[in-house]
Parts: sequence; structure tokens; C-alpha cells
Amino acid sequence: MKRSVKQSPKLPAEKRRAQLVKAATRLFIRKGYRWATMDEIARAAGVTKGALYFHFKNKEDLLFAVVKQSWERVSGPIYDLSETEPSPTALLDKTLRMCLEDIDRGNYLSMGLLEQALKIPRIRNYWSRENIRMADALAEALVVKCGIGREEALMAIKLLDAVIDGLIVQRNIFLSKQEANRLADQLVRLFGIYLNQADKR
Amino acid sequence: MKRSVKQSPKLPAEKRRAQLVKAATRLFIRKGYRWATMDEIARAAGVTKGALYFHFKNKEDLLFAVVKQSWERVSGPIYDLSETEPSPTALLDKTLRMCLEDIDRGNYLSMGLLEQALKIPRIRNYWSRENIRMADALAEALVVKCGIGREEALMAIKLLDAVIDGLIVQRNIFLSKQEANRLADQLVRLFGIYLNQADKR
DNA sequence: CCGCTAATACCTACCGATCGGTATCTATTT
DNA sequence: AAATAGATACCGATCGGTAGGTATTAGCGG
Repeated sequence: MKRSVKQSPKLPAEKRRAQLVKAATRLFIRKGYRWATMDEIARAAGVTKGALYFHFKNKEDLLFAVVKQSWERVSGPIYDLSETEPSPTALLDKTLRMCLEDIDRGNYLSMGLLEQALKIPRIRNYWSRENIRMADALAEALVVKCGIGREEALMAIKLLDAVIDGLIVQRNIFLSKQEANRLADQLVRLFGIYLNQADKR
Repeated sequence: MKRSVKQSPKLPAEKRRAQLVKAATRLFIRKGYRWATMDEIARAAGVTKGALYFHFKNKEDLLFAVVKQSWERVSGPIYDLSETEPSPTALLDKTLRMCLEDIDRGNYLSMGLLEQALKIPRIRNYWSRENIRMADALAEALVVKCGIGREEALMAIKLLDAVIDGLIVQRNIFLSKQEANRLADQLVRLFGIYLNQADKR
């Protein structure tokens, strides 16, 4: 006997995939990779586990999709800014605000999730490659805008990365939204001073 | 029929506890809280799971012990330095080196582990209380040493926390030992500049 | 515009492995 | 002999993954 079973409306694969990635991102961030189950991710996207496994090979595959989409969403605007925004400190400022807003929306990859993800070789390769590409691009922009040496620019970018990560961690752990924004102010100021000094030498 | 079973030498509870905490710390950091099993932690300390559960109520309890011991090991020297070391930048410098060495030894709590741990209310309470206590103490020391205002000192400490975390994350994710140390140099310089400016106003 | 057919997207039910936790017994130490 | 520390064997729940089926949709010939 065939029983009629209600199904979620069939969406084109791309659309459903995007929904699943979105749901997975939120849950991975909120609960951690290992604690978020495939079942609840599927349900959060309005389908069942079976459908989830239709779109993704396994949990790692889903994590990769999450990391990739997340990187693209964040890095895109930064690449844009590095071309349109003449002031490096303004670039940092806007980047930090963007990251903080992303955290508020529950979309910004927590450090813990990232740590877990980078244990997977495929993801680590991707992240590392993209990271280097971006560092090079930003450093190049710095060289042009500030007239400092390439080595110095690369170091400045590393410092910038550390500053961003530091803020993210603090926000994720203890700081309120307001406090985080004030801390961001200070970090931007500080980075400005650093560049100034590098400039003079 | 009774078979004679070899047992690990019986140690005084305190000693075995310390061994178990040490093993757990390493494994939690290396593999993540959820992936490190009670069984392998016990074996790493040379006993079986049964013995582990004799010393700790459950996995959370073990995690709490790990976090607590870790905090005490790191915060102790910092408190000491805040009293003996007159220069705040030197304090930051020594703190950063200490943290980096701790990472090399596999003893420094990764951000991911900390994130997980802080989801447990009991641990979050502990950590938050201790963190505030230390921030106050360091800020007080700054006020005395640099003659800056209390508010400014507290902000400086927040910045300092962010700087430390940023370095840790970078080291855990991408940077080699050498690169991390050079980044630390820059961060110390940066903090020095910040204090100088705060001083002048 | 209509039925028919494939391909696509989705669902249910289950399996097997893992792992936290416990009960109970055994060895060691004092 | 009593207290302490450790070992073993098991249970139950959870969860990733799969098999095999069902519903929906797009496309196509008429």
C-alpha cells in the first residue's frame, strides 16, 4: 500500500543547497561542528536528512561548503574595498564593522569552528591558498598607497589579520556589541599609527 | 576463577589527577573536546576509563579541571610580572613569549576549546570572574606605572587581551614559530606606541 | 493543452559504530 | 581488615551514513 507522504516543495538544487549551507553555518557556529547533527541541520532548512545527503556527500563536504561560502561572502567586499578605498585605516575600519555585524547575525565563522575545519586537509588547502592570495593583494595595495616596502607591507597585513582575529575572539567570548565597537575604534587608531611610523622610515 | 590482573601502580589521588588533567589538556587541544574520548585520555595517563571516572565525575568535570589548571598556570606568572616588571611593554613581551612556548608544548588552550568550555555555565562563571579580577589588577598596575586614567587603563587592557588572542589564533592557524615571534615583536612595539600616546594626553 | 515519461528531489526506516557512563569486582596499600 | 585505587564488561543513547522507496517537476510527442 502506498501512503501519500507530504514533501517539502522541490527546489532547484542550487537554491536548496544554499538554504542548507545557511542553516549549517548557523548551527555549526552556535553549537560547534561535532554537536550540530545532520538531522537538525536538515530540519532547520525544512527538509529531512535524506535530502541533505542528496545534496552533500557527507558532513565534511557540508563543512567545506560552509567554509567556502563564508570566505567568499567576507572576502568579496574586502577585495572590493582594497581597490576603491584609498585609506588603509578606513579599510580596516569598514572590515571590522562588517565582521562584527556578521557575528551579530550568527554568520561569522567562530575561531573554534575554523580550527576544526582546518584539520581537514582539503579545507586547509583551500583556506591557506585563499588567505595567501588575499594577503598578497592587500600588501600590494599598501605598497602603492603608502609607498612602503613590500616586506613591511606583508608584515603590516599579518598584524592586521591578528588584530581582526583578536577582536573577533573577544567579541565571541566576552565583549558586548558596544564594547566591541569601541575596541574596534582603538584598533583602527592603533593601526593608523603603525602605518604612519612605517611610512616615515 | 580469579585471574590476577595487572594494575597501574597506585598513586596518591592528587598525583594521578594531575597526570589525567595533563593528558586531557593535550588531547582536548589536539583533537578538540568532543573528539577526544575518555578512554584514550585515560590510556594516555596510563590507566583505564574506570580509574578516570574514579577521579572525575564526568567529562565536563574533567574539562573544568583542565580549564582551571590551565588558567592558574598561565595567570600566575602574569600576576607576578605585573608586580615585579616596571615596564608594561616588557610585561606584554614576556607574556607573549610565554604563551607561544606554551603552545609549542601543546599546553595552551586553543580558542576552539575555550569556546566550547565557555558554553558550560560553571566554567564560564569561573573564567569570567578570574578574567575580570586579572583585568582590574593589570589596569591598576598601569595606572600606577604610567599615570594614565583608570578608564584608559582598562581600555588598554582590553586591547592587550585582543592582541594576545590575535597572536594565539594566528599561531594556531598558520604562522610558524619564527613568524609568530616576529609578529609578537611588532605587537609589542604597537602596544608601546599606544601607551605612549595615552601617556601624553 | 494534455497525458506520459524520466530525471530530480525528497522521505522513511534502518544499521552499525562509537562513546559516555555505571556496576561490580580485584588488587594494593596502610 | 579497611580504605583506596584500579580493571573489566557491559548498557543505552546518539548519530553519521545508506538503501530503497515515493512525490514532484520538466520536457516532449501528440
